[in-house]
Parts: sequence; C-alpha cells; structure tokens
Amino acid sequence: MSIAREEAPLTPRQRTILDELGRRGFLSTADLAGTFDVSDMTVRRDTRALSKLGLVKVVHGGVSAVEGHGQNADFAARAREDADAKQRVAKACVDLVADRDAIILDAGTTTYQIAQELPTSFMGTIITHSAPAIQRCLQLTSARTICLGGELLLDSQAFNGPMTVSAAQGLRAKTAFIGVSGIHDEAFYIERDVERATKLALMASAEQVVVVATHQKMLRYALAKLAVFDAVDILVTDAPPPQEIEAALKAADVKLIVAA
Amino acid sequence: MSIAREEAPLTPRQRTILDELGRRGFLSTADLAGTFDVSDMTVRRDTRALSKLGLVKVVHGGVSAVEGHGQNADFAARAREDADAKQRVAKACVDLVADRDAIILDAGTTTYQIAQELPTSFMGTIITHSAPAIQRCLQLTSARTICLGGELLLDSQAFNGPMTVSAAQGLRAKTAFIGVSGIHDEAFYIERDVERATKLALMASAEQVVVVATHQKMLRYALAKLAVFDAVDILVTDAPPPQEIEAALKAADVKLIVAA
DNA sequence: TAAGATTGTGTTGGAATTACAACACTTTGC
DNA sequence: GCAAAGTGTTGTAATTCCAACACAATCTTA
Repeated sequence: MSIAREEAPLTPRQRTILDELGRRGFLSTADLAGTFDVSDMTVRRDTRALSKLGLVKVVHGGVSAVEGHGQNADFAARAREDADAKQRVAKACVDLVADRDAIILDAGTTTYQIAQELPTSFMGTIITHSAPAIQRCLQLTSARTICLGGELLLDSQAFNGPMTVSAAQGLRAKTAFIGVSGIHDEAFYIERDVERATKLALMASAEQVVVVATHQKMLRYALAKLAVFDAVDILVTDAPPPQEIEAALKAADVKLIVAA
Repeated sequence: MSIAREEAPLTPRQRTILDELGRRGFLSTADLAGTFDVSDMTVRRDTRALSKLGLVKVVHGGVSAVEGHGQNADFAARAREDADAKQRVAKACVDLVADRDAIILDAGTTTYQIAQELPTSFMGTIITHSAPAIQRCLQLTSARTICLGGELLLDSQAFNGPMTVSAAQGLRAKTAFIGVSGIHDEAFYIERDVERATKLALMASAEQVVVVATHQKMLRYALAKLAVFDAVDILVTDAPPPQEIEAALKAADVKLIVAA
C-alpha cells in the first residue's frame, strides 16, 4: 500500500503480456491467443490498447517490445550511430585477445561491441562495469565474468563510484579496452568527469591499455581530460587519423591499428 | 586472429541480423529488406538459413530472437514456473516498501519479480547482485541502483564471491528480500553453498529481513542450511503454510504474510 | 427489482499483408 | 567459358488483420 501504482487501466492479461514481452521481445498473436485461451481478436484488442499507451509495438503477426523505456533508449540509439565503424573497431580488438586472456571492458557503446563480437566459445575472463556488456556475458558459457559493482549511472549504463574503483584496484588483467569521447592535443578526453577515476583504475589494472575510438572522435575535445598518450599502448580506430594525431601517437610510442 | 570463430558459414548480413536481434528481440521482414536494400525474398532466405541453424525463430512477418542461448534459458524457464504465485508474493513485498526506502534484492526468480513489480516511479535505492534485477533497474529512472560486484554465476545469474560479500558489508538498507529454496525444521535452506556467505551478508546489512518463498518451498530441504527462523523478521508466501511451520514461525516471532 | 448502459468477448466475411516455389538474371571464381 | 552461389521477379497460396455485428456478464439507475 505504500507505493502508488500509476498503471491503473491495465487488465491482468495485459500486464502478463507486457511481462512476457520484457523477457522474450516478441510474442505472436496466435501464441498469445493459445496461452490465454481467448480469440485472436481479443489478443489484438489487448495489444492495440498497449500500443496506444506506447508500451509495445504492434507488428504484423504479433507484438514486439518497444525499446523506448527509460534511459535505455539513449544507449541503444547511441549504439546504432556509426554502428559499422564501431563493429570494425570491435572486431580488430577481438583480434588482440587470446583465448585465456583476462580482459577489461570499459563502459560505452564501442566497448559493448567488443563484448558482442567475442565468440561464444571465449574461455577467458571478462572484467567490466558495463551493464549491457554483462548482459552479453550471460551468453558466454565458457567465459568467466567479473562485475565491478557500484552505483548505476543511467546514461552510460555502467556502475561507477568509489566501489567501482576499489573493486578494480583489486584485480589484474592482460588488456584493458577503454572508450573515450575525444582525442586532441596528445590526450584523450571523456564526457563525464565522474568516470575519470574509474577509467584510470581500469587502466592501472591492466598490463596493456587499448583505447578504442571511431574516427568521429578525432580532433574533438570533451569535458574532462582522461590521460595523455603516454599512458596508452594501442589505439584502435576505423580510419587513418589526421596527421598531427598520427605524429603525436608515434612520438608517444602508441601503436596505431586502423580496422579495415 | 587469436580466437577461432566457430560461426563459419554466416554472411555479414546474417551476422548483422543476429546482432540487431540480440538487441531488439524482433525484426520484420520488410524492415530488414529496407535496411539492407534487398528484396523480401533475400531476407527470407537469410532468416530461414539462420532458423535452420537454430539461431532465430521465423514467425509470420519477420524473425524473433530465440531464448535458448546460454544458461539464460534456464533462468527464464524457472521464472515462468509458478509465475502466478511469484507475482502475488512480489506484489505483497512491494507493499512493504515505502518510496524513499533502501532495499536489498537477493538473486532468484521470486526476488526478480519484486524488481518487476516495483513501479517505475520508485524513488528509493535498490541494492542487488542479480543481473536480471539490474536489467530491470535500467527502467527505473527515479531510483538509485547499487550493484554488488563479483563473479557472475550463470545458473543464478547473479554475482557472488568475496567481492560481493565485502561490497554488501559496506552498505546499509532498510529491508532485505531474500530468496530460499526450502523451508523445514525451523530453518531456511538454499541450493548453492557458494551463495550462503552472500545471503548472510545481505541479511546483516538490513534492518529488516524478509524471506520470500512460494508454497512449493514448504517442507522441502535443499543442500545448504542458510539460517534459522530467528534470523528473519518476515516471511512472505502465497498460501497458508503447514501447521508445523506456522507454529515454528510464531515461536520464532516471524511475521507471516500470505499474499492474496 | 428490473431495465438500460457498459464492458468484455466471440464470430464472420472480405481486405491487406506476407510466404513461397519456380524461373531468370547477375556476379564470382576457377 | 562454365559452374556455383546469390539475388530479383512473378503469380499463387496461406496467413493475418479488422470492421461490424451478436452475445454474455457486470454495473447503474430508476
């Protein structure tokens, strides 16, 4: 009784549909009619009502979950931007990983693609504070996944704060894949200052630090300075960077990998 | 080059379809045809090939993600068992929560239902080590979510181990909702011994300990003994328990809540 | 209490959408 | 130049959608 429930006009059947949809992503009209033992028409009326409330998307043959819930939509939308470039970068990163390695995955959409590109047979260890990456790790039955806890930030969909930092400090990995928002003046920049401590802790816990950044990040500043080039071993991107950056990378002895 | 990719005979387009499907759950044939700028027939040939490999499910109108990947299916299947009972228990638990409370959610399908039943307007704090619960928390834009890190166990889909325990010890909440596998002889039992330390730490960090258990758990043993009745304040279930349990609960001063 | 209104549901037929087999065309590699 | 693989097109079959109407259960109101 303590909490007011805002979803007043939903029948039990509609709530069940929403619930299942959250788990399955798609439900066919015929299946639903069978499950509830009602006619197709009744199911259609339910789904149409839910669709009118923006809770589901009606498609030919059934209903599909709508991804526009909470901050969740932002991340999904960002993941789709330059998806090709991110995928190419991610594939090149996976090529840097051997089968028993322990790797660290930072938050962000590009690093998330690395998790997606990891083969399901991967037998190493994944250390991450990214909620979407963990979701992906549930599919990797041979891998070991270690989550760095902390407070959930909705915009980055990752855990952060002192808990995350201290959890990272207790671990050691071979390679850390770090995402950045901008590259300029021999340094890497990030959007959220609160993530700085976490990223630095991740970098300190790995033998080898790999920064991933699509070409859109080149010659761009962002709010906070993360680290200078010297702190990084490899930069993986999807197009040859501007000359000034390439020269600075070479001067700082950062290996450059341009994904095909 | 380091990792062998087992999915050999997949075209780039098919891989992209799989990839998107992992995020969206459903894709319509027409949409896919538009996205790749190919004919419906070509898309259908792709989806049929993927379906033959068991990677997707073809439905009238498009393709749907198949949930039989990884251990993931187990949890989803268990969540569906006695779903009604779990939902009733979960609703009763939500009624114990006030809007600014900090609550602890243990791993398990019943506690997961609590996360599902929490209104999206909930403005308190959720502390959990359950991956599905965290997934749900991404929708709760007003709440604060704290993840207890640790090693991911695929069968319980939760984080566990020393990291989890020490993370829990540093926190304090009003109510902890704990799942159990059996109730017998004035004690609560659980399936996995490794979870014992985590559950005890969660219980120690809350003012009030609530155990959730559907009636199927009554008079059942499980592998490990978690705690005696005295360590718990409230038991929420969905049907009146056997007399011997009810008497023992009363003797141990455990409040019994039977959800309607 | 009875009549009327409201809500939820099932049925029907035709309209709209999708599926699929068969064939023709283009590209690729040898 | 030929075989193989991939793709587009066409017409037809199968499925789904939906508006309209009929029926039952519940709730209102006189």
